[in-house]
Amino acid sequence: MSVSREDWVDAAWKALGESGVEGVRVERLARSLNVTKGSFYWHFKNRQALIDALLDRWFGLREEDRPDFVVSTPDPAERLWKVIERGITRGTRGQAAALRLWAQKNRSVAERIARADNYRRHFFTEQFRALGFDDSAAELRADLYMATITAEFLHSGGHDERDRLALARHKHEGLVRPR
Amino acid sequence: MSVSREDWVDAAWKALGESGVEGVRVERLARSLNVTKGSFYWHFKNRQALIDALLDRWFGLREEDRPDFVVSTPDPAERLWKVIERGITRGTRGQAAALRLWAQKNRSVAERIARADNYRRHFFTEQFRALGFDDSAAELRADLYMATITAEFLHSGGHDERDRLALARHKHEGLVRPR
DNA sequence: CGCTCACCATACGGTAGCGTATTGTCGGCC
DNA sequence: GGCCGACAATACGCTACCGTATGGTGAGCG
Repeated sequence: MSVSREDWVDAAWKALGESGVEGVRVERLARSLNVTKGSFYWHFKNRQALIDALLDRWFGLREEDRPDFVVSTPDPAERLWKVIERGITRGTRGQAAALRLWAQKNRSVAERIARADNYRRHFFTEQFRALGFDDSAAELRADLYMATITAEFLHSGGHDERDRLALARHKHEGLVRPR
Repeated sequence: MSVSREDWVDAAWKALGESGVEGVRVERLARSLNVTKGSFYWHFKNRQALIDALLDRWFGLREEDRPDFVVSTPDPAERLWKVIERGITRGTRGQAAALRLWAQKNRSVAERIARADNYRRHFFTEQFRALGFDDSAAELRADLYMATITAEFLHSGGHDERDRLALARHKHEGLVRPR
């Protein structure tokens, strides 16, 4: 019945996706974990430390940051697809929305997101260039791909995962195919 | 020094964009309005009534719902652009993120968003068809336009309004131009 | 002048949450 | 067996917040 630090972060992650940062409350989490907050303050200095752990988890999720990504996935189009696919199957829509909202208040969160987004846009541009598009076309398509991914990660409901993958695949094909 | 019901909704709207639904607290708003909550409970039954008013405000903002929109803006491409432009200049990014997050917990909010999104997608498809694209191409472009708009409305920072308009215009041109 | 009504302040009881301090439990180890 | 270290429970003071109840104020009007 012992609760680990990771268990706390997991629970907080879930709460983040449901109610945002304002919704991660240590006593609520304690109840959901069937312990008291005595446990929490053993594992964490305070609530802020948990919040920080959530940020770290979020930014550790990016496919394109992994050093072996380009090697293990040699086809540029496939690399693009993998980023979008992982975003869909991972089920982090609530967390994505929470992050965007959070960034509204918190300068440093906004900057981290902006940096990561810029990097991603740059990465996408590279892939489209590798697919044979010239600079200008590659940038436009990278922008559209960015938009697709951002919107997809935030889509609020209606379809199940299979449908969403099919729809995303459709857009992917539309953008990857040369004109 | 009298505070109207609209003043309360305005303040709540701002709070929504900064901290989400969980962040609209009547006593906080009261302090920011330099009154006490005595005023609030005069204008509203309870906190939920304020929350409901926020939802109504959000869904009242859509360009394409206005009955005279098609008449007053005869060019389909211009109609598309107006939707995106209004979204940028209106400065509702925080609220958009808050809504998406909110939908994560609240079924009826999710459904309202889904309905509005579906309608918008349909509207976009119509415009692209009017621009001469066949059904399949119109749908793909409408999807990409949707993604652009969703992502743009949620973009977390970095650029100022002028830059964002220019970037959006660029994507707009890329999607509206026939291949 | 006094009444009404719109609007706001004040005070209250109740819940939820943060963080701290203190004590309890239980497995492993000498 | 006795101790220690990891982890958890309990209790406490403090703040923020919800909703209610009740009293105050000032403008307009007869």
